[in-house]
Amino acid sequence: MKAEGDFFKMVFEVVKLVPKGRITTYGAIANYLGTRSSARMVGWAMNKAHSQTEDIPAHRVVNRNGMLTGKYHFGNPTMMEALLKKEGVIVKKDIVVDFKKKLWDPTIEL
DNA sequence: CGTGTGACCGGCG
DNA sequence: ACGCCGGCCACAC
Repeated sequence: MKAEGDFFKMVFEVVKLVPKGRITTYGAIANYLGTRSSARMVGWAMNKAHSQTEDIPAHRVVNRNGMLTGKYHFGNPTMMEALLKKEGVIVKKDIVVDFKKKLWDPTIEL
């Protein structure tokens, strides 16, 4: 694994590694990073992702319910659903359909 | 150096 | 089944 200091960079790495049409959860990433109890840090890192110059597909990251919790952070709440839909992920009432099936867990996949 | 905050999660009432 | 509360860690002010 990498250095701990690059916690949030690592989050971006994982998020960027998420295959198109798949989604992951904050908890999964947190667990992968070893901070299982502190999934908030993952979400919080995503907040910082807005500042990053790299394009972080944060729309592929949802909470464990499969709900688009961070959609309000995209500028327009509709953007997140639109992006997901574009990638083949069906979103209904802010919830990802077949979320469990499309879930891409780094701890399992990697 | 101390305090606050956060796109969450899991457990308990 | 639903709602509330605490925990946990990193970063900004």
